[in-house]
Amino acid sequence: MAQLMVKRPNGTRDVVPSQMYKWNTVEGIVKSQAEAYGFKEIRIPTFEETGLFVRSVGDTTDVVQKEMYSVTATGDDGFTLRPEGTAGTIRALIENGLLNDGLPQKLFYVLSCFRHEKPQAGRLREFHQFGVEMAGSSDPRADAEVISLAKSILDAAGLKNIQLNINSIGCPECRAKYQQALKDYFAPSLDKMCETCHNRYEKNPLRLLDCKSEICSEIAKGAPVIIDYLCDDCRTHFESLQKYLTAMGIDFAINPKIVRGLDYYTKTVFEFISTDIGSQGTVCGGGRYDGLIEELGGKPTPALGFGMGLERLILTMENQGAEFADEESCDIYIGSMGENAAVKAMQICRELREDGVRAECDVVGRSVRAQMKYADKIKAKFSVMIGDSELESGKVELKDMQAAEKPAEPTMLTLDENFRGCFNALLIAKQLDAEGFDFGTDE
RNA sequence: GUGGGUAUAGCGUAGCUGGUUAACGCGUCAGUUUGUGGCACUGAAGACCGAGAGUUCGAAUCUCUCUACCCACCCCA
Repeated sequence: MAQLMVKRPNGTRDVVPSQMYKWNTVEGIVKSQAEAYGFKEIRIPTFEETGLFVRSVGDTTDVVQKEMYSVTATGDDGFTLRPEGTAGTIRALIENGLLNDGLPQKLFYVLSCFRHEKPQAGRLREFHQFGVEMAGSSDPRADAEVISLAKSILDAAGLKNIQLNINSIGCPECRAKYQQALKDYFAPSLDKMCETCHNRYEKNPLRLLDCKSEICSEIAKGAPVIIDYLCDDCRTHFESLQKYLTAMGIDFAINPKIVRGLDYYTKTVFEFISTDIGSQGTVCGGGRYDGLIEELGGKPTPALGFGMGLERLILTMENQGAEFADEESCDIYIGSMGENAAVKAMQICRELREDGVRAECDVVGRSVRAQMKYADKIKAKFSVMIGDSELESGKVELKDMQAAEKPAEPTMLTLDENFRGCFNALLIAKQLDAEGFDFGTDE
C-alpha cells in the first residue's frame, strides 16, 4: 500500500462505491420498517454538551468514564461526540416540545456514534446505529411494539439464528432491593473473586452476574435472580410483555444476565444476539428508560427504545450470505466518434437525464472499441454509437447489451426529439420483461 | 487498557535456510488494420516488500521499536 501522508483514524471505515449497495439495502430496510410502525425520522447534532451523556448514560459507566471523545474549540469546550443516540434524541424531544404534541412520540434515526475503544471485528470507534425511541407509554404493549419492530427489521434483512434475550431489571425501588440481595450473596465469596468484580461489587452489582472468569461465573450460578425481587407492577409488566411477544409469534429467552451497561434502563431490557460475527454479537440492544426524560428536565414520561449496530447488521448478513439489493446500473451508454457526434451525444444524454434515465457518454476521448468496453464494464443496459453516418441518416441502432445474440431486426431510433420518448418506452418494456411480465399475444 | 497473531502493487497470493533489475492471478490502461463490448492474444502502468532504527559486504527475508489490522479479555451497537 502506498505510504499516505494522512491515514484514516484507527477504528474508522471508508465505504467505497462498490460496497455502498449494502448500506443502501440496510438503510432502506430499516427506514421502511420503522415507517411501517409509524415512527418518524429525526436528526440531531453529532456532538452535545458533555453533561447530557454524563446525566443520561451514567457517570459510572465505561462509556462515559473512558470512551468519550470530548471536543474542544476556541473559547468553548465541554462538548462530546455522541457515544450513542438515545441521549441526544431525548434531549431534542424535550427541547422541541414534542412531548406536548400528542403521545406516544415515535422517533427513529440513523446516525454515527463515537467511542474510544480498542477496535476489533464488529467494534469500531466510529460506528453507525439505527435507533428508535418511543415516549409516552408505560404499557407493555409499547415494549412489545418496539421489540417487534427490531424483529421485523432483522427478518426483512433475511437473518437467521438471531436470539432474542429479554429481562427485567425492575424499577429503582425493586432494583435497589435486588442489588442489596446480590451484595449479601456475593459478600462471603468476594475475596475469591476477580479484581473487576470487586469494582462491580461497589459500583454496579448487577454486573457481577456477567463475569466470564471461571471462579466468578461459578459463584454467580447460585445468585439470586432479579425476577424474584420484582415488585408487583414490574412483574406484571414483564409477564404481559411475554404474553404479547408470544401472541405475535416472536421467540425469546429470558436471560437474567442481560443487565445492559447504560444507567438509564428500567424494567424491560433486551438484546438480539448473533452467533455469526464473533464475540461482539449484540446486533441490537435496548430497553425501557422510564426515568430518563425527567432526569433530563422534561416532564415525567415513560419511554423506551433500542439501538441497532449497522456495521454488525451488515457483517451478520455477509457472514450468513443474506441478499442485498442490486445497484442500479447505467441505462444507456451513448458512444460517439468525432467532434460532431460527441456534441450530439452530450445533448441526448442531458435530455435523457431529464427523464430520470441513467445515461452516460464518453468524456475521455476513447476509441470506439474502448468505449464499448467501458459500456460493458459499467453494465449499461443499452448502448448506441453515433458517428458521421448516423448524423447523416438521423438514425442509430439501439443495442441491447445483455442480449446474447443479435436480433434479427435491429431496433432503430431517430436522433431527434423522439429519441427520449422511444428509448423510455423500450426501457420500461425491458424492465417489465425482466420482472416476468407477460405481454400476451393478441392475434 | 491487557494478552496473542498478521502486515509484499487496487485486490488475492508466491518469494526455501539473507545474495544481482521482487514473481503470479484478478483488476486498470492501450492495442490486435482503419466504426462497436462480453472470449482470446500482445503490451504498458502500478510495490521505496506497513513505518523507523539496527545486524551484515549485502535483507522483503534476522533483531528491536512504532503503527494498523485480526482474535480474545473488557465493554457494547
